[in-house]
Amino acid sequence: MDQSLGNGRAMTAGERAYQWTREAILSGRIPEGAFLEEKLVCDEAGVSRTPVREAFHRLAAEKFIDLLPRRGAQVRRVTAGELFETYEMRLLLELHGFKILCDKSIDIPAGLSEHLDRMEDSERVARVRAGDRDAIAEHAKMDFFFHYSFVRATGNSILIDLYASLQPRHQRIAVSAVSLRPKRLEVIAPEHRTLLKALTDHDYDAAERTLRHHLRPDETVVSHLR
Amino acid sequence: MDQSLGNGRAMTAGERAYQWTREAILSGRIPEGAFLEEKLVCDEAGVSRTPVREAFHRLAAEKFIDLLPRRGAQVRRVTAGELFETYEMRLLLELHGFKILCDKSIDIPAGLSEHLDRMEDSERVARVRAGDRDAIAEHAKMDFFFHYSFVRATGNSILIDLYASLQPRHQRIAVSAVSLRPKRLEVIAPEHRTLLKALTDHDYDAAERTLRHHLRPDETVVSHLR
DNA sequence: GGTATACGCTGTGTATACACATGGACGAGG
DNA sequence: CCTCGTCCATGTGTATACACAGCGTATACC
Repeated sequence: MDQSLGNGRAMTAGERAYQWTREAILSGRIPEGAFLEEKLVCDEAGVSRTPVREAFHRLAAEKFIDLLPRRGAQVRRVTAGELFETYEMRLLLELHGFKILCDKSIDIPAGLSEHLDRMEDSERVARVRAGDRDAIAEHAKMDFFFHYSFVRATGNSILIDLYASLQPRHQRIAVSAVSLRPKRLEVIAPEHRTLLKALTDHDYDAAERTLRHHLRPDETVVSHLR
Repeated sequence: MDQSLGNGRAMTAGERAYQWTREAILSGRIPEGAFLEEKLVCDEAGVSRTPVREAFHRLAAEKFIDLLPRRGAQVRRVTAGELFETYEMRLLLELHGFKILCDKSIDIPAGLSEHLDRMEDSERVARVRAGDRDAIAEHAKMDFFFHYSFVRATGNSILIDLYASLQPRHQRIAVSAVSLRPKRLEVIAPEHRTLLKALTDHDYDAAERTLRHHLRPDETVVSHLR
């Protein structure tokens, strides 16, 4: 998911501004509700205001930020209502993807087991449990990547786009969930393994059962967002 | 400076550029595959290049156009593959919406019957059958509005956003379908009526049956896009 | 006559200057 | 002491100038 930033030559200034801002939001360096000032991004990304403004409009279309006329760009918050809606849509889209994978007996992309290994790496887990902001954000990104991998394997480009558009919201929810209840980590890991096994075996019913249990809003997180 | 559109609301230059371009694409005035030149939009919308470029980035994020580096903005085409995917996703999202409406016994918004009356207005239908480009585009927009109305009634804002993002693709498919097979009009109208009745009665099974029949790719359109 | 190279035109990529709305600070009046 | 109005700083909205890449065309050389 992380693009190589070393390829700065081929990247336009607008793209750099977009990547920097997106990353700053996903990583939580810029908190929810904060106003993103153009000049800050200009300085940090080393470009002028024009490409930054283009990036902002793109990010607004992707629901990372809200563009308030004459006020600026505000990083979106996730409300309790959106939390339920996000889980509902993830469930709908992922289960549809699972159905395609199982019905067509599509092979699961290689390397997902190793991806889970990395997610469960003891040093990484320790940092997450200690409340390390970057580690938590990274964990949330890896979580999304895992689920997104199944969706991508379906080959349905629109399904893939729709699922990808849920990432901004997923990120904040996952960060909140892991921050507030680090014990969730112990539950997430084996569920991911079960899911991977079920889909590798093209066992839709098992995958559905696991996912319905996996994508269940945590009451602690819900009440925190209210 | 602050020019207002018909509704009297103040609109920024960027918004005007966005609206003009979006409308030009949806109406088919700018055909698929054509390159959108910034200067054209500048002149037509009466703004400078800066807001036009912002509008282009937004439209690209919404899949109306592709931004090719150093080449410009190209109006997206719909491939045969995307046609199937679009129907598949519309079916998935709409049926989910129907389930919500029926399970929660949500009232269908008023005025949809009158909306269908306008769609079936004999003068309008005659223009569509005669191949009038504007009338065909308008018909496609009204068709989308009808389906979108049910989705909006669910109140799930993410579902609503996801469905809305399908409009650019739906528009092109619907325009192709009606252009190539105007006889479809006679089938569409009663199916819409049946759908409206089923949902008004909160009869999910009837609604699902109708929609599965309604959202069936037309072989003529498919082969035309290949 | 065909091909390759150079030149110029068109249009995008970026920076920057200026216009102006918004929000807060500060002071005057009640 | 509170309230309201004015002023100013900050930051967005827009226009425009300039840089430069891509493509077509024309010309020169083979």
